[in-house]
Formats: sequence, structure tokens, C-alpha cells
Amino acid sequence: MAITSSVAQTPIARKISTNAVIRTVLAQGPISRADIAKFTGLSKQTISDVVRDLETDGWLKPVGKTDGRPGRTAITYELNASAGLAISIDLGGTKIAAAIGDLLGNIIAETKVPTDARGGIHLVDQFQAVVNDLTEMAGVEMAKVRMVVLGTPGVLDPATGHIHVAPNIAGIEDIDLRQLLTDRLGIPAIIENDVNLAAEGERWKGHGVDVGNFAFIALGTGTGMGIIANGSLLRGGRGAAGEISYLPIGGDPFDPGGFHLGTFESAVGSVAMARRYVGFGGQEGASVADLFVAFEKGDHSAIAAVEETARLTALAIAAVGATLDPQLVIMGGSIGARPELVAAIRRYLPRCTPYPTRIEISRFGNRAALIGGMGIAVAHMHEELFGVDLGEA
Amino acid sequence: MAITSSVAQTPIARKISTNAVIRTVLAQGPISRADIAKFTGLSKQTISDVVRDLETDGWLKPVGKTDGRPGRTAITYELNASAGLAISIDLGGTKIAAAIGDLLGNIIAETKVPTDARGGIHLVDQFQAVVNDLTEMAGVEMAKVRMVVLGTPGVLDPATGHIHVAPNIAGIEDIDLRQLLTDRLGIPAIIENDVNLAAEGERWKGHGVDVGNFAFIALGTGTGMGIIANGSLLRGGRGAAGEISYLPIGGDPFDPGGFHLGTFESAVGSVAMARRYVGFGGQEGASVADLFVAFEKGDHSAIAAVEETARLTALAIAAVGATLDPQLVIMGGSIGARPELVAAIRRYLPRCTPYPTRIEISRFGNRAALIGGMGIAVAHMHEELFGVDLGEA
DNA sequence: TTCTATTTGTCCACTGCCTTGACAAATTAA
DNA sequence: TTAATTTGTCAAGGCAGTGGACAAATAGAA
Repeated sequence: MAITSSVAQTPIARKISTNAVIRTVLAQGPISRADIAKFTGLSKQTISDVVRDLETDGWLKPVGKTDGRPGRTAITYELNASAGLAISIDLGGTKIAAAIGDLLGNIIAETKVPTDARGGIHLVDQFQAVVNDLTEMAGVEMAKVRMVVLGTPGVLDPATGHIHVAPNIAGIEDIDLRQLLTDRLGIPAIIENDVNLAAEGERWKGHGVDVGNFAFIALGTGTGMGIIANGSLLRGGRGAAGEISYLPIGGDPFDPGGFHLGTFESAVGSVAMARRYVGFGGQEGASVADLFVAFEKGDHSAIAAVEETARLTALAIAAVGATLDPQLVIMGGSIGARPELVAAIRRYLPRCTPYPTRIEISRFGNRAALIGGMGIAVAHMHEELFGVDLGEA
Repeated sequence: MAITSSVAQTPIARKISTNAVIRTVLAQGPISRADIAKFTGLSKQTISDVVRDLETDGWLKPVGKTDGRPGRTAITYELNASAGLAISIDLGGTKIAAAIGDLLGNIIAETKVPTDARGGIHLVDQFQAVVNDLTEMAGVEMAKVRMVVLGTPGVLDPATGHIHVAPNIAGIEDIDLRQLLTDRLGIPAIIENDVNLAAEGERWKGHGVDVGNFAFIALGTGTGMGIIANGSLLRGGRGAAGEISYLPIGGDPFDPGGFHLGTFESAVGSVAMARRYVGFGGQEGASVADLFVAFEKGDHSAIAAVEETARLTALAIAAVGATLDPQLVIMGGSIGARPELVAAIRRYLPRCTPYPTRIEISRFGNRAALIGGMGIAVAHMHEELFGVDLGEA
């Protein structure tokens, strides 16, 4: 394990300079070379050289001129957004959503198809087809796509990328989906848990912007949490960080045989919520959707069911608060993003913890994972294209 | 915010090279210049230059010669451990422990004094005296001490370093202890929560070596947890990460007025444990120490008290596991490190969570925070002396 | 003991990257 | 039209790193 690679002469200094220029342009929008020099502290000469190289390689492009100030007009440069493309795919139990975006993360095209129920290798075929559709819709060549991020349910092993538990989707636990996707598309692929991606999405462009510590809690058919701590995603030892299904809340965790499903998920998942509604007097066979309709009409059974779910969720947030101390909890998922539920949680939380966490509803609804995947893909693309690699550091 | 500082000509390349050399020497022990060159990938010439500079500045020193291999003998170099010193201070409610260590983190001298009950500014006087004692004991000059780390109970604001809640120690919530210490000693000071330091200590030289995700749980008068996640300390938004006192476990978190003390701490702290023992039939007025003596003799009340504490702690570990997914939980503190208790926790944990975490007892006992402080101090010293600063990166 | 293979470490020439200062070019304000 | 100001290029110089040549030093073999 060599610490510095240093194949050629002294590429490191130029790489650092290039990286500084790119980051400055990325952060400061259209900017002149003179301003880049002031901002980075590098000399005008160096900046001119670097910008020239970047322009001939197609990464930067001149976009305009300054005016209004005294002195010679300056040519302003911007990142050539179309120089690199990335794809985000959100694999769900019923549908596959996908988007293609440019170097700045602007989404150019988006599509959605039903998930192939046969699962397994057939999904890879679907991904291929979806990617083809996207490049066609966007009118771009596949060669410029440099990164694909796939969000899936389930626990992913951080080391191998192996998907451990994915109840909704058939036959993906035994195949190396990341490798298959990489091979099929010929570009680097990343797999990440969908709730983790939702958290990344909120960090990128949602409520989590500039928040270094927050959690995204998804309540729906199942329960999950994505954690951003110290400004980066927390995966845990086996990739199971945020698997709040197993929180010892909402039932007796020592109940033999019961805890394997997850004490918390057994208490607040959609099945439990519907059953609770029925138990409180709701219509036999009612779904969670029915419950919220009834809630709207002021149905007492529905209100009681929501209240109880909110109470348990508040306890879970209290537990998360005592462990992670997030500045913010973002609620998502088909149930978790319901304003009625969140309002109730906001009422319960200060009653069970002295330092209640701020709670927001996800900004992106069911597109959060897709957005987050794009954020990750763009970040990795930047790293791959412009990143400075000191070996380890 | 300039991205590269670049005061002089091109200091960055030489800094990177120097850093690579130092890290290689640090990791590979006594090593020749030729081997450093092979290891880093840099040329022999560069290594010779860098080593010469480092030697004249006193950071490296030749320690021997190679032999046994064919070819010319090589001079091997080692880090000059005494070139830089660091101090770790552990501020406790009853005593102040402190140690001085060298560039490699070897502890040279250690001391302990009772905490000045007047607290506040008097503590700074004590710190000063303790530091003087240490340098005298170690026979070193204060000028070579480059970093001091202070561990304290309480929640520290990550941004300001302000100590929020420190029940055991008088008058330190209103003063800027870090600034006072820095000014008094004339060297950079860092303040960190003592349980966090204990976790860092285990990571540095204890059970947490090479474990990227683990938690150190301290049970004693109070309860606390230090978290290492993704290989680094997790502080949370307000520095309150790991404040498991507030876990909604071991009582009714909605009990009005009760939760301010912390539901979990109220259930497993030493006061609660002694009261539980008495409640189960133990001697009126018995302490936790008495409890464990009785436990040793097979006293049923004591056994029941330990069992209940273990059961609740297992639940807390289950909650932490569902949130952080640590590979390991290390138990510490006067109660938490008791083997009897840990044995019971190990029995309970698999009964309340499907993926029980491995549990170990702290390797350093009540010196864990002191050791951890030394680890942090040494790491910061290395960073300050040899670190490569790309501005942000 | 002598020779050979091998390894260490230095010397030297060369290249790449960055900086500084000078200066031409272009624009606003007076 | 002129002065002030800013942009961007040119040219010279320095630092850092590389690679090849080579002297020095040693183990092992003849």
C-alpha cells in the first residue's frame, strides 16, 4: 500500500490546483480567472494555465463578460454541465424510478416503470432499458454517463455491497447487483439503501442542507432511518445503522419469537397501524389509506390509531435523540410524511424528552431517494473527475 | 475562505512528501531511507532530502544499521519521540488525573491530585500545578509540550467548547475553560467529554483498535456513551450524542417531571441501583459497593438488583444497536465494568434483539479517559506538526 | 583472500509547476 | 481625451521531484 502513487513527475501540485479551480467555479457560479485567482490564492498565471487545460478538455466553458466595473472586462467561466452525466435509479417493490442528470446535478430526464415481479437478473435488464430510455429522452450519448447509483430496500454490507434483507424484491439477495450493473452499463455503479439515499437527498437539496447531524425516518410498509452524522452518512458495522425496526419500543422486546420482526416495526408499520385502527373500532379490513380518510372526517378510531402511532414514534425519536443528538429529524414514507401524524408527533415529543428535536416533513416526498441517488452520483463523479487522491491521508 | 493558503513558493508538495515520510516511519518503525522510498513511491533523492531536513529539525534520528541482508548496510531512522510532548488531564468530581507522553504516545509520567472543591478558576490553577509536576517528574522542558487535552464530565458544545451540564464540578459552566487553559499554559488546549475520551482510548490502544464502529458505555454515578462511527468520534448537533441518560427505557418517559433527570439514568444509575437493592430486601442505606459484596455471597436481593440493571442495559444496547449498528460495545464505569453485570447483560441481549452486539469490558478501567486524551493529544500534535493542510478538502 | 552480486545513498542534469514583476489590452469615470 | 483600474499574457527564476550514473559498503561464493 503505497502512500503516494506519483506515476508521472509531479502531478499532485497541478491536481490540487485544478481541484481548487473546479471547486471555486462550482461554488461561485460564473467567475472570471482573476477572481478565481483571488479566491484560491493562486497566481493569475497558474489559473490561466489550469483554465486553459480545463477548457480544451471540455470541463469549463466561457459564458459571458463582466461589465459595470471599471477596468478591462473579464471573461467569466462556468462548469460545462453537459460534460459529464450521472444516473440515479430507485428500485422499489412496485416501481423503478430513474433520472439522468448533468455535472451540476440538474435532472434532465426522468422515467418510471413497474418493477419486474420476477426480480433477480430481470431487474438488471430493466435497468439497462431504463438507462437507454433516459439517454434517448435527454438526447445524450451513453459515453458521457460516468456514474450510476442504485437505491434499494434492504441492508447492504458496506464491505461487499451484498444485499442482506430485501423482503419486497425477489431474488436480489443472491446476486452481486453492483457488479452486474457495472458490467452491463460499463460504468461504475454504487448501491445504497433507499432510506440512506433519501437522507442524502435531503442533505443535498432539502431540509438537511448545512445540517451536519440529522436523521431521515421513513414510516410506511416498513420502517427505516438514514443517518447523517458529522456531515456524512452513517452505515454502521454491518450496514444496519438506522434499522429502527428493531428498536425495543412499542412492545415487549423480550417476547420470545416476536422480536425477530422488529419490535418497533411490529408496532408502527402499516399492518400494525391498520390493525390498531380496526381494533379501536375501525371498519374491518380497512387499509391505512382508509384510516387517513376516516381521520379527515374526525373518526375517533382513526384519530386514536394515529395518536398511538405518533406516541410510539415520538419515543423512537427520543431514543434516537439520546443516541445521535441530531439537529433535525426529517419524516418521510407513505405514513411518516403525513402532516396529521407529524403534528401529533410534535405534540408528544416534548412530553417524553427534555431536549426535543426539530421535526420536518421530507421536501421530496417519494422522490427523496431518487434525488439523493443523483446527489451521490454527482458527488462521486466530481471526485472521480477532479478529486485529489493522496493515497490514503 | 481561501482554498489553498500557499504563502511561500510551493510548500504543498514538500509538505505532502514530508507527511508521507513521517507516516511511513511512524507505521513501519525503524526503517532505512531506501525502504521509505520503496514504500512511499518517492525517489531516493527526495527521501534523502526530506529525512535530512527532518533530522536537522530534530524530528527523526538514526537509530541503527541493517545487517543480515546482502548489500551495503543502511542507516535506519526512527521518530525522535522526545521531540514533542503532550499532556492529558482527566478532570473528575473527586480527583484530577494527568499524564505526560511523548510523540509516540508513550506515557512518561503520571500523577493524581484531589479535585479542588471550590471548582471554577481554582481548577485552572490545579491544572497548571499538575502540568508543572509532570514536566518535572519527566525531566523535560515545558517548551516541548505542544498540546493538552482535558477530559471533563458534561456536555460540550462542539462549536464553542462551552460546558453545558457538569453536575459534579462546581463553577465550570460559566467560564471558558479551554481558553483559560490555552492562555495559562501557552499551548493549544482541547476539551472533550470524558466518556468520549474513553471511547477514543479504546480505539487507540484498546478493544476498539481497527473497529470503525463501536460504542463505549459508562455506567456509574451517571450514565454516558461515547460513539465511534465511521472511524471517528460522533458528537451530534449539540455535543449531546451518546447522552443515553435520556433513553426512554426503564421507566415511563411520559411521566411528567420525571424525564428531566433522564429516564434511563433514573433506572440504572448508582442511586437507582442501590435503591432497587434495598427495595428487593437489601440492607437499608446500602451502597452499590455493598451490593456487589452481597452479590459475591449469593445474596438474592443483590442478584435481583444486578439482573434488573442488566436487563435494562441490554435494552439500551439493543436500542443503540438498532440505531448505530456498532460492531462492539465496550462497558466501562464503576458499575458498567463489573464482570458480574456484563455477564448478565450478555445473557439478556440475545433475548431482546435478533442481532446481538459483541460486548467487552473496558481494557483501561478508570484510566480510559486519560489514555484517550493522550491519544487525541498525540494525534493533534502529529496533525499540527506534520499535517497536510489543503485548506478544506 | 578475492571477486561478484546486491544494496545504499549521493551527484547531476532535466522537467514541471508556481510565483513575481513587467506590460499590453480593454474598459469606466472624469 | 486622459487617468485610473482591472484583466490577462510574457518572461525569468526558484523549488521540488525524477531518473540515471556512480561510488561506497556489505554478504556470500570461489
